[in-house]
Amino acid sequence: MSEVSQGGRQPTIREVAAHAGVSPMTVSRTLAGGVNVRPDVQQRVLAAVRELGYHRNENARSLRPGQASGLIGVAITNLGNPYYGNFALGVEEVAAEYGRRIVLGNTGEDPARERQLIADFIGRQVEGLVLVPSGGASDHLQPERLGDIPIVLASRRVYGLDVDAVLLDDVGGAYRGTRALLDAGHTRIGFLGNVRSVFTGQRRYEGFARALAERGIEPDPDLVQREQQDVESARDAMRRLLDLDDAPTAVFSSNNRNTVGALKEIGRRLKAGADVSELPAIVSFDNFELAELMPVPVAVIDHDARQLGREAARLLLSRLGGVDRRGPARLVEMPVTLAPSSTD
Amino acid sequence: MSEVSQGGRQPTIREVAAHAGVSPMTVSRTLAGGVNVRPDVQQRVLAAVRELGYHRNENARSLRPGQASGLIGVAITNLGNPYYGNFALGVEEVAAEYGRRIVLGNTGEDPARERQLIADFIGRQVEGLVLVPSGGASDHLQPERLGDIPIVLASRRVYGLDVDAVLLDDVGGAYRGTRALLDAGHTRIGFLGNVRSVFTGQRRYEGFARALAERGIEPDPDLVQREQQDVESARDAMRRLLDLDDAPTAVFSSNNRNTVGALKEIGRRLKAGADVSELPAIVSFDNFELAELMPVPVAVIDHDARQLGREAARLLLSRLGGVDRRGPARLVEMPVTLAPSSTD
DNA sequence: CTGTTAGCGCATTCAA
DNA sequence: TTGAATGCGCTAACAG
Repeated sequence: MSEVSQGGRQPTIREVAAHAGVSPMTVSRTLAGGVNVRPDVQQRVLAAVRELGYHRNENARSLRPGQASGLIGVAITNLGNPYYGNFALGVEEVAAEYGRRIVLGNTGEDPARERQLIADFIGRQVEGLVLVPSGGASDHLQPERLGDIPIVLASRRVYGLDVDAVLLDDVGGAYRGTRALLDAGHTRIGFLGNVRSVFTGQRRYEGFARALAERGIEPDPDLVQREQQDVESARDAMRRLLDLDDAPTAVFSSNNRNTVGALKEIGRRLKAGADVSELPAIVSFDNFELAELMPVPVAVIDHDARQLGREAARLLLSRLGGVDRRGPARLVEMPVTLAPSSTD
Repeated sequence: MSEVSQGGRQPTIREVAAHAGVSPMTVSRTLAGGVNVRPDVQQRVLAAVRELGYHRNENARSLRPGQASGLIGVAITNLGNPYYGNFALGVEEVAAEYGRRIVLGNTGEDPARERQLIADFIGRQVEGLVLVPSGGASDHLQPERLGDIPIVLASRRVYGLDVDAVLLDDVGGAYRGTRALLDAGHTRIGFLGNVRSVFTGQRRYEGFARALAERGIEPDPDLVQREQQDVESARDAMRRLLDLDDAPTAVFSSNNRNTVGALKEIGRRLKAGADVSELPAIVSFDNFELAELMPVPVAVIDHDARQLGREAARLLLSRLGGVDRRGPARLVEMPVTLAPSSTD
C-alpha cells in the first residue's frame, strides 16, 4: 500500500530522500533531469516520489537566486466578454508551451483594482505581466515601478508608457468599415462607442471620422454615442439613435458589447412590427457568433482575440530569454479583416 | 528622487529595514497590520516601502508554516467558450473577495493535460482547486493524491470521486425542454450532444429520453447525434439530421457548441433558399447572446455560468476556513430556467 | 557520482 | 515595543 501524504501536509524533498535512502540533493538532481545520478538511484528516487505523492514546492524553489517562478500575471478588463476569454486562452496556450502558468485577475475597468492586482502579481514574483489597461494614470506601470518586470500591453496603449504592446489596426479597420457603408450610399451613419478614455474607442472613432471626412461629411453629434460600456447602455444608445427624427440609415458599432446591444434593440423593434427595411445596416468592430443569421445585414470587422493573446505572450516571453530583455519597446499591430454579413 | 529597484531585482524586507533604520522584524510587523509597532516607526517603514517600491515576497511568505499561498488553482476545459469564460469570472470574483488569486489552466478536454496542470498547481501550493473535469480516470483526483487539498468539481462529476461539486439541473432542464417540444406537438425530435463520456452529455440525454418515454416514444437512433465537441462537428451532425428522409421537426441541442453549429447549418439552408417552415424548432441547453434574433424559434434552457463559478468558489473557500475542512462531500445543483424564444 | 553547507525572504519564538 | 535567532523547502557551490 502506498502511503501518500499522511498528515494532510505535502511531503518534502527530505521525506522523499529518506524514503529512497539518499540525500535531498540526489532527489533534487533527479528531479532536475538526473545529471550525475546513477540510473538505478534515479529509479529509487522516482519510485519514492510516486509513493509519497511528492510535488516539488515551486514557491520554495523560486526563492533561490536564479530560479524563476514560472508565473505570468495576466490582468484583463472583463473575462466575461468572450473576446477577452479568447484572449486569455491565447496567452495561456503560449505560456503553457513555455512551461509557464498564468495568474489571472479581472480588473473590471477599475484602475484601482488594476493597481492592486499588479502589486499582488509582483509580490508573487511573476516573471512578466500581460495587461489590458483600464485607462487612467500610468505611473504604477512605469518600468521602474514594476521592478523591471517585463510588461506587454494588449488591445490598448497607455499614454506616456513606452513598453511592448499588441494592438489591432483599430483606425484602419474602422476606416474601412465606415467606407463600406459610405460606398453603399449611406450618408447618415450612427456611431456607437466606448467612453472617450478608452484607447480603442478613441482610435476607432478616429477611423470612422476620417472616412466621413474624406467624403466631406462632418460627424453629426446627434449620431455619435460614445458612453456605452455594456450591452444595456448600448441598447439604450441605439434606441436614442433610432428615435431621432432623422434617424441614421446605418450604424457603425465600435465593439462587441455595443453591437449586441444595438441588435437587441433592433430585435425589439422587429417584434413590435417594424419593417426590416426601416432598420439600419450595421458594421461591427469585433466579430460575434452567428452574425450571419441576423435579420439586418451585419458586416464584421474581424480579428482573432486568441491570436492577439498568443502574440502578446510571445512578445513577453521573448523578454524573458535574457537577450533583449531591455531592448526598445516594440509595437505589433495585428491586421483585421472586413467581412460582409453574407459570409460565414 | 525616489530610488526604486536599482538592480532590476525586487527589494527585500532587509533593504526596507535598513532604509527605515529598523530591523526586518519591525517591517514585517508593520506590514502585517502594525501591532506592537509605534505609529511613527510605522510611518517611517511605510515611507521606505514606497520609496523602494517594495512588494512582500508572497512565495517566501508562504514557505513559513501556517502561511497559505493565497492561490486557487482553476482548470477549465475551454476558456474560449464564453460559458467557461463567465465561469472563470465568477470564480475569480469570489476568490478576490477573499483575498485569493487564481492560477488558471486550460485542459482542452485532455485528461493528460489536466493531470499535469493539477500536479503543477499542487507544486505551487494552491490552497484549493476548482476543476471542470475532462472525464476519464479519476485516480489522480482522489483526496489522498491531492495531499488533501480541497477540490470542487464544476459542471460535471467524476464517477467514483466523492468530493464537493456544483452541477446544473441537467436532467430536469433537458426533461422540461424536451417536454415543451412534445407539448408543441413534435414527435420526431433530434438530439445533439456530447460524447458519451462527458457527464453532462449523459445527464442531458437522460432527461431527453425520459421525457420521450413518458409519451411512449422510443428514441430513434437515427435522430441521436452524440459525438460532437465543437461547432464544426455539430454543424455536420445537424446536416445529417436534416438530410434524413424523415427529418426531425424539432431538435434538442444539449449545449452551446452544438446549438451554434446547428444554427449555422440552418443559416446555410435559409440562404440556399429553404423555407423557414421546413426547418426544425430548437431547444438549446445553454443560453447564447441574441438567441431571440434567430430565424427559427430557439427556446433556451438558461443558467448563469458566472453564478456557477461563484458557487464553486464559495464551496471551496468554505473548506479553507478550517471548520468543515473534512466534512462530507456536498453537492449543489443549480436551477435552470426554460425560456421560450420570444423573451429577451 | 553523492553528500554537506549555506542562504534565498520571511515570520514565529523567544529574549531584551 | 523592538530585535536576534531559527527554520520553512529548495538547490548552487563546494568537498569528497
